[in-house]
Amino acid sequence: MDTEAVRSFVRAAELGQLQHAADELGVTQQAVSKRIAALERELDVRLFTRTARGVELTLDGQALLPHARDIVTGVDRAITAIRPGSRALRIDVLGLRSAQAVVLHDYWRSHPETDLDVVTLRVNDPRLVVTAVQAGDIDASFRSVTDPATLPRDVQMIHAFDSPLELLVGPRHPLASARTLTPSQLRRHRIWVPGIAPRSEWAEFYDQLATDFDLRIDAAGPHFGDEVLLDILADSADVATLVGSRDRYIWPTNHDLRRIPIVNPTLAYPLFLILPRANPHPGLRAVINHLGSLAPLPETVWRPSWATTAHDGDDRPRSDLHRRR
Amino acid sequence: MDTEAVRSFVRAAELGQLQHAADELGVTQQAVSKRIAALERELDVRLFTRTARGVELTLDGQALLPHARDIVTGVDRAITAIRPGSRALRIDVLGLRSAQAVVLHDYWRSHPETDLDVVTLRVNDPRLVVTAVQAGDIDASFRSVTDPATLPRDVQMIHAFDSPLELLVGPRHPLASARTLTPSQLRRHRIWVPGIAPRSEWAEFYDQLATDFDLRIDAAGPHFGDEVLLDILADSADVATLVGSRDRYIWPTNHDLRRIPIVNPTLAYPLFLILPRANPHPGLRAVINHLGSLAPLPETVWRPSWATTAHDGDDRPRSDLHRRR
DNA sequence: AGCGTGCCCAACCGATGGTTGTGGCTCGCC
DNA sequence: GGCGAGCCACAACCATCGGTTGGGCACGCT
Repeated sequence: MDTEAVRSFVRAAELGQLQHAADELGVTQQAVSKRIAALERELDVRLFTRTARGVELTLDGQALLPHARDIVTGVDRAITAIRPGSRALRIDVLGLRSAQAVVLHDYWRSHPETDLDVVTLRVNDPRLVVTAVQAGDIDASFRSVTDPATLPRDVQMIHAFDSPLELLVGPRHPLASARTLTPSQLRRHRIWVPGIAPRSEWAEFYDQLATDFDLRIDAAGPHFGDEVLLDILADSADVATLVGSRDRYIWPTNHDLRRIPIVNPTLAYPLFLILPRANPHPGLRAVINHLGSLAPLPETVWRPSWATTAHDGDDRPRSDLHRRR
Repeated sequence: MDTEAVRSFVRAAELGQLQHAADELGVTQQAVSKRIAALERELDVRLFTRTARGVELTLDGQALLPHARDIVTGVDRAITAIRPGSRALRIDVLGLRSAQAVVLHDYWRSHPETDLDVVTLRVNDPRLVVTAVQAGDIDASFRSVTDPATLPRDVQMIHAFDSPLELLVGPRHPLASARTLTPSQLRRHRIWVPGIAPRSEWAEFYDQLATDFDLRIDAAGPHFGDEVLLDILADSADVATLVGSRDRYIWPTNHDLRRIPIVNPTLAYPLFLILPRANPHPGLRAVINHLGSLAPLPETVWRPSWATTAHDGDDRPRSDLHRRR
């Protein structure tokens, strides 16, 4: 099926004449006629009844029309999504089921007219991410550069939101029945966080966390998939892991696992947005406003060192960037 | 853009290998390769990075993928909508902004997975509608046959729901400030209902209505469009019209018009569903159940004569067909 | 090094989709 | 009723496309 034929069908149905549709589409009337005929042959139905005044939809044509419109708008959206120059807003996240993606999905549900594409750079090195932002391959990235001195002049990093951590344990774990936990209560329990790339921002985060609260965090070893991790947690009496409280999609509930909030202090994994300093994508402003409207964290919060230094990269106070609409 | 190319792109992205996508689609790997290359040429971007193990999406490919999925599902829906034999549920309504269409739209919004097509037979003669139902061109029709004796044996007509009438007047009309009206209060006011085909069910309805309540209903003359009618109503101090209370879409509010409910008795225009007696479309049952769950009318209701005689065409009581789920 | 795998390129060929030109049909008008 | 206008379909022609087969290159594995 040729989408130009579908487009011709839609316009012909709306205008009532192949001739007008042809004029509008910049082809001859005969071309439109052949396109329609090809559609009719492919679908094995008659789409129009030909009259002296033009064409009129048959029942099958009426049934097809809304779907044809869907196809045409889908094609248009696809083109705008990747058109070089003025393409749709494109934001990089670490994973499609991460807290960042959930927040973006929330944003898109409240602004469904936005042409927003969520992608994942398949690289771990933050410098490559910064390069991608500089080059305009992506409009923004939910990543962190732990050393702000490495940021080039034309790229800024602003605080997006914090993701509070929760403990995820199976039913046989000694902490399974707690309603909340403090970090010191985790001491001497084995916490296993697989799939952390060495020297990544997450490795740095867990390193500081283990040091500050004297915890046993095992962040080495490969990650064999969420399902494997969940199976191990569900069976084990002494292994726990940490997950972001917004990562709703990651952890299906069919393993009888417990999510236990950690408080006093709340452990906040800070998420930043890396974006070009000059001429950011026009749609980005609304996303940043949405980030500012997220529920704030309670008073007592622990953050890693790089979240406490200034990162906003401009002279305006943070409340300006995060202002509510 | 060729939708088969889009489909190939989606499958290749999901499977990670052109070869597998080609096997699945029943073409050679080279064909898929050329399809992808054609897409890339048309969109002027690279969609995959070719590796030794297969292919991997680029950023542009990632951005395109969800839109490509939309296109593919749109095409599939379009095909199922008109595939002879097992096509989507197809229901005929009088107009796309009529109460029937509104009710169907409500149904579809609560069951968005239903493949439902709303069409309009461009005929006035109810016998042609019955023929279309018999032939299977449509699965059901929201029309009425005022004389049930004319229904063939293999077609039935069941009561769908009632549409209460409201008076629509401009601000200068003497009844404009009434909260509600009774039919007798309409006596001697001029009621203009344009666009009623002679001897149609609507003509019959207004005829009975005028006789039973001694009203002045002018149902003759052509209809020059809703906008013209609204303009006339807004300016006139003595012309009113009747509209169905569910016909929300028809009457935009920018003319400062008043909708006044009519009560004691409520004037109910009854809507029926004409459908084949044997082997109706499987999706039709759920629609009928939805009709039964609509808010019922108050006690005192006036209906035309044909709504009071039995039309259901089977021996079951009406409450069975209209049972709530 | 040899092999398997997976992709691209080249050559070929029938089908497709565009064009121009023409004909048939219906409708409105004189 | 004849006639022109408007609109769509058909025919002929041609460039392009989209499929096939065959071959080659790059990469990873043993």
